[in-house]
Order: sequence, then structure tokens, then C-alpha cells
Amino acid sequence: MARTPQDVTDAELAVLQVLWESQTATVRELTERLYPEGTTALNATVQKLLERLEAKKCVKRNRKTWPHQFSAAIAREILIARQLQTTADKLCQGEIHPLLTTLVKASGLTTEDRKSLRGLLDELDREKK
Amino acid sequence: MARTPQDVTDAELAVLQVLWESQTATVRELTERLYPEGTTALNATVQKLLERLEAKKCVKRNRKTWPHQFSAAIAREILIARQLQTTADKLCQGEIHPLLTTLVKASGLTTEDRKSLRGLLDELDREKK
DNA sequence: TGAACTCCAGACATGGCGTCTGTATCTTGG
DNA sequence: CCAAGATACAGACGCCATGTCTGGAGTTCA
Repeated sequence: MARTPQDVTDAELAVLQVLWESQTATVRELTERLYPEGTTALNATVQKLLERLEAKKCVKRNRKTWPHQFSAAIAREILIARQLQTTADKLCQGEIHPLLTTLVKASGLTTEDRKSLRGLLDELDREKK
Repeated sequence: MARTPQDVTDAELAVLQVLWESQTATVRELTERLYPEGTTALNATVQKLLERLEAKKCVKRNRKTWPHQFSAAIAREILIARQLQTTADKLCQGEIHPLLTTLVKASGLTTEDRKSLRGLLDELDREKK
């Protein structure tokens, strides 16, 4: 039972979080944001994380500018969806439905939440007919 | 950015999967099921996994019988819920709603699925009023 | 009592992942 | 055009989670 590497690791995710709200940033900016007290060695760390994220197609790098500008290449929603699918694969043989029912039952949905969910369902009904 | 240990590990989960469908089993039975080709050394591996699962309160062990009988102490739904919460924490600051909308949108829900979901919502409405 | 099985404590090994070092490359002020 | 400072990049290191294994003690039954 070999261990399976993670999709996006914790440190990588932290970088992405900043990029999602900053649109674009340099290594220095990211480092200062993520490690306010850190030494300059952390710059290389962030650089490496960005490099790995780029390889995973999660960030885009603009090499025309100096220093390079980085931005997210994947939406938070996509990551969420991917993560949910992973959970489904591990726990429900890929079935999505059990996740839904679990979420609806277990989480304290407010009346508002339920209303908006219904709206979403109505929308789907209309689309797919 | 320290790495965070996992809730239930892949190998541990594999053990749980078997227990969920077998109700109860011995180490030997589990080993044969999980590693059909394996050597007897794997018995110790499974034993260790069970030991860790027991510490995490995910399996119960009956020490009165010989050999010990193991059974799941946590429902699959609970694990799903926990996993979903973890995802929410990492990607949505703990918010559940985004997960729901993502699931509803991204997954190919059939008309049937949508109907049963509505039923579930109705039920909740009645309960909580 | 002895053979066969099980339990258990501890050690080991692999590899993921966060971090760091050293060097090449680029940019800018003088 | 040169020196100085910043950035990029390749490679390596080290910790620890996790799957696996070893050795010996405990248990059952003929």
C-alpha cells in the first residue's frame, strides 16, 4: 500500500490562497505575505513552491516582466471539485451522491441555505430539462 | 509550514473498508483479504494498522475472544463528513455551502438525484421548521 | 508439554514535502 | 560599461508520516 502524493500540498495551497486574492504577485511579495518574520532564505522556498505549482498547472508565470509575475491558473472551485472527487473515490467508489446527502444532513444548513440550494436545483432542471 | 498528519491513512482506510462490509473479522482474515498474495509478515502490518485505528477510535477490538475480533467503530458517513469538513477548512475557511454548490454544479446529477435531494431538503424543513 | 498460532513493542525504510545553499542570470545606478 | 544588488534556478538536505518487518512473549489445544 504505497502512499499517494497529494494533489496540492499545504504549503502550496497557502501560496495559492494569496494569489487568489491578489490576482498577481512576485516571489518577494508572496514571501513577505506568507512568512512575515522570515529570513530571505524563504524566498527560495516560495520559489520552489511556485515552481512545483507551475508544473502542476496551478499557477501561471509571466517571464516577460522582471521580477516574474505569478498568478493563479486554477480556480478555487476547481480545486474544491477535485478534492471532493478524491474523497468520493476513497470513500464511495467515486459516487458523488453520498457526499451530497452527508453534507445536507450533517451540516447545519440554515433556511437560507436550503432555499438557495433549491434555486440551484431549479436552475439545473431548466437547463437539462 | 509543518505537515499535518492525516486523519485516517490510506492503508488504514483499506482495513476499514473491509470491516464495514464484514461487520467483524480477525487479523488473519483481514490480511488474507487485503494482501491475497502476501507473506505472513503482513499480519503484523495489519495488526499495527488496527492498533492505530483503535487508538483513533475507529475500530473496536473484542479481547474476550481468541483470536481477537475487530469491528468498525465509526460509520462511513462520519468519516465522509469529517473529510468534507477538512476540505472546507482548507479551501473555504470552514464554510460548507461552497462545497454544496460545487457538488451540485459539477457532478452530473440525474433528474432522480435532484428529486431525492429535494426530498431531503423538505424533510429538513419539516424538522427544523 | 510442545507445536502452532496470535499478540505486541519496537525498530526500520521509503518517500513526500518543506526548507536551504550555492551559483548563474538579469537589472539598474553611476 | 561596470559594479552592486536583486532574482531565478538547480540541486541537495532533513524531518517525519506511514507502511512494513523482526523478535519475543502470551494463548490454545492435542
